[in-house]
Amino acid sequence: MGRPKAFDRKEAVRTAMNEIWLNGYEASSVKALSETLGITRSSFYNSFGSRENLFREVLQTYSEQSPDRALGKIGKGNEVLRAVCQVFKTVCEVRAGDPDHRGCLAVNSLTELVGKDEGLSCVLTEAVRASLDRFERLLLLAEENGELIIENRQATALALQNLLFGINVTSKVVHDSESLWQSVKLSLKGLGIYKLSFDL
Amino acid sequence: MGRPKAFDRKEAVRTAMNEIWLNGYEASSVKALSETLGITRSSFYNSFGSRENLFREVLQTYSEQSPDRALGKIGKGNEVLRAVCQVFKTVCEVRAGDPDHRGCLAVNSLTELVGKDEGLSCVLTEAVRASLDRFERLLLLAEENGELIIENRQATALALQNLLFGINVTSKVVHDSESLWQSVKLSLKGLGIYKLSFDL
DNA sequence: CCAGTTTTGTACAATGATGAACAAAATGGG
DNA sequence: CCCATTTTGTTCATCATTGTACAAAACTGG
Repeated sequence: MGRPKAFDRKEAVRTAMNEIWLNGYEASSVKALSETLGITRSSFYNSFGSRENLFREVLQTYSEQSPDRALGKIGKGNEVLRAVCQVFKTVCEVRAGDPDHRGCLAVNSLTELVGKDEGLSCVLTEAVRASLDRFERLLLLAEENGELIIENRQATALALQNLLFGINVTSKVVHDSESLWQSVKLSLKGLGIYKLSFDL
Repeated sequence: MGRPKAFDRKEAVRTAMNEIWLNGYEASSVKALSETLGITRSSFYNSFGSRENLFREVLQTYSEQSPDRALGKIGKGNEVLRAVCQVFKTVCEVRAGDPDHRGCLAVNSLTELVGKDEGLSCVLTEAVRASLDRFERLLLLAEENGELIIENRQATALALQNLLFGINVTSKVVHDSESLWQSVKLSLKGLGIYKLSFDL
């Protein structure tokens, strides 16, 4: 009942995601976003309530398609470490392969917004915590599998997070996938995560 | 001769740096910067020519006071690896100790501007290249000193750059200096840079 | 103390942005 | 076929921002 929307909401969120990914959050005004979406500001406010609200949806959508989402799908049955390394390699490839060198939307948003926007800082911080927890969980899983022994699991998880952030920044400037991966492989090797037998 | 400026240029650049560091480049309008500096936009344009121009000066000033500037001062006489590790530790401390959690101005600018602003992308990219070269030089120096043996110097330099970027992003969310340093120490150890004898 | 030089203050016109308010349009259930 | 509901289009007043242009002010060397 009522008049139906003249646009597809999910697609709109994806479009908005790309706009914000490319230009940044603050640079993406309601006016600009509305124009890109081909709707009026009126419809924008009606559909999304506010720009911040839309951005929360965008982050959700992003997390479902980011190259590190695969970390969440590694289960007990797998060779955990190999799978983790494969994800890191994929991140290198995806970031280097992006013709616009946009890096990671989450990292970009983190550096842009944390400390400036009250509400969004919160969401982004929580996302990082979740990622850290995920790394810790994976390390624990690998330990249980007898794949490695670790002295300080929390510190190792943080080191992996540093590495992931690092690639995502570096890839804005270093566009060669192989160089990126070689350096990441060294770091993973050093942490005991990458094994020569993986041959990635 | 002529009317003297009513403000100190160097101090103005430092003030602008802090404003941009806190709020980001695009969010720091000429109007806002002028107001912070306590001068009119007229004086702003007269003194700095353009916002972009000022930003270049800001980056210069920043590079002279950033915690990793110390990497440039490590010479032949030193224990290179120990000095490098000390710099990383200092970065952890400085970033975690910043009450505003601003992270690194260069990293923030990198994620904000690379790919968006033609001219500034260039400056920032060059700065990263310079940092990479510096890491490579330091590794070579350490090798010559017999402090370590490396299979792939370029990849190791890139790994160090990843790590440095990583800390600067992570520190926006993780504010505990000790946690940061523990994770960084692990990474440095893995790369063969940190030795237990350093006891940092 | 004057003339020349440089900085400052004010004004301008154009554009972008905001969020709300209200009218118009489009649909489906009754 | 009409009414209730929801989306969409238009308008509003206000404020930010830009770069330039020109006049006023301040200083200094001669």
